[in-house]
Amino acid sequence: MTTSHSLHPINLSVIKTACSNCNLRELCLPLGLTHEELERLDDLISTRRRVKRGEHLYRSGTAFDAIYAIRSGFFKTDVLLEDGREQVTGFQMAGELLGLDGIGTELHTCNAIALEDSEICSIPFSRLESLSREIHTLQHHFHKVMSREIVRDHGVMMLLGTMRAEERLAAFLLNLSQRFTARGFSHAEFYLRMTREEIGSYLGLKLETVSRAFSKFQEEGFIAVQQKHIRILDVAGLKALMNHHA
Amino acid sequence: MTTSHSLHPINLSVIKTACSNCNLRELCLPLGLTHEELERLDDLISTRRRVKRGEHLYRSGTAFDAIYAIRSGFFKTDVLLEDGREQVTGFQMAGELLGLDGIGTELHTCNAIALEDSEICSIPFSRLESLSREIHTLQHHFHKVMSREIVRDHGVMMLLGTMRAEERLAAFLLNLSQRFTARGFSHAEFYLRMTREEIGSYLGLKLETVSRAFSKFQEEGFIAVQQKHIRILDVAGLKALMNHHA
DNA sequence: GGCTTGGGTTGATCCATGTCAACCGCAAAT
DNA sequence: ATTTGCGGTTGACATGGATCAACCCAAGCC
Repeated sequence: MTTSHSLHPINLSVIKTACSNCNLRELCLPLGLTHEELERLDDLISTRRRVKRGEHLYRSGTAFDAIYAIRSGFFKTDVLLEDGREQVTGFQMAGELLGLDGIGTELHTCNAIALEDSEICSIPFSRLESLSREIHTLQHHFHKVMSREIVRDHGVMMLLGTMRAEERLAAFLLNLSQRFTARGFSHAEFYLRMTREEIGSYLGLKLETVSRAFSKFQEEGFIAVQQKHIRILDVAGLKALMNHHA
Repeated sequence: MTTSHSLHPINLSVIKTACSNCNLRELCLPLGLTHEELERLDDLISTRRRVKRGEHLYRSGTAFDAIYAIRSGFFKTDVLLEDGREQVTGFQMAGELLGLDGIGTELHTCNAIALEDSEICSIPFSRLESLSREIHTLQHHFHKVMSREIVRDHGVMMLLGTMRAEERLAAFLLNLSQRFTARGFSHAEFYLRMTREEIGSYLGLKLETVSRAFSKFQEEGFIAVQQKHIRILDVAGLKALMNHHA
């Protein structure tokens, strides 16, 4: 089932997978390519695939041979330790890439699971490498995407290493808000696709702590929260909360 | 090869900066290149630079235009938040690359500081991109390095998000030990280049907690520690400590 | 309708780690 | 040789978040 916030109204007529007519172009790989280059990229990204809510896009330990661009929907990635501990390493939305972690070992190193019915474009990695040997801007853009992923991870490390529970949650909400905004949605109102437990796992907190922090934010008038429905009432307040560290 | 020798009065013998005769080859970028390809890489990596203990190799916010390979020595990278909080995001040793975080924004996003007198090779990034458009294996290897950096960061996120203090320190020691081993040093005995505070910052702990964990490990016979000198006595013990989570 | 189930909230209590403080010891500076 | 200072260790105490437990609510199913 699709929520009212689904990025694309489902297009029944055209199912040709083409970057050239994808409205996520600006957020995804094809950024900055010429028309002709775009067409070559289209050839590469031939497969589009649906992943239903709860299904794996890929599993840790399986062979890596493609990266994936999210066309619509919402994913989480997680890592499992031998002793059963699990951590969510990220939440990904339309226009973002999945699978970069598999390049190094040629095996996926995490699980990617759809949090709502989603659609992805499959990008065979060796062909992406070939093409980016020919198209300089594609190559450069791909490097930037990988680098930004590293920077994002450093941000999470910072969050996990130095912030307290409420700061972490505030940072999380502001980040989501900003990413929704970049996709043309309201920055102030959205539905969370993940459970409290998944948020907690990502933020290094227990679900009860996440729940309490949500309640606290509501009491203090920063947000209105009802289950998965969030309205941000005071962005400045949330930001302030992050900076004025005890 | 245009290395200025005036800056290196100590080295009387000619030390040509060349990947082709660098004994770190197997750990660094040139992995898997043919002899001829290696020579082309040599041309690219023309500058070698010394960075004294305590000096910055680069600073957050400054322009990015090269990545750096550590030839010898030891570095830390850290990120500063506006409110003064700081976190060490990594420790790097010989053969490892620094600066990948700068590609995305064309600005460095962290500080890289030498923890001992070090020597680095400067690799102009745009030239690396050019060359990797021509040398497939170089391109692929570079992508692997970036990907592994992402995976490494996920490991740290896991550590920060799910492990308790002693588990974190055990993981840290085992990781160091393994990296020293890969460089031909003893896996069991080494000097820490960083302070307790830096370790703590990296592991999301206070220096006192790090110190106590070291003492505890010593009491239990897992290690012998005297200031910065570490001897690992029971690798299995440390590993067990990480898995048998409460 | 009532039952079941998974997610969410809230309260009471516990404990790992942070905080504050004293002290030690080595090495550089004088 | 003495002083100074930084890094490290250790102890006493405080606290944020985990844990355990009860309960609520909405959705799906009989």
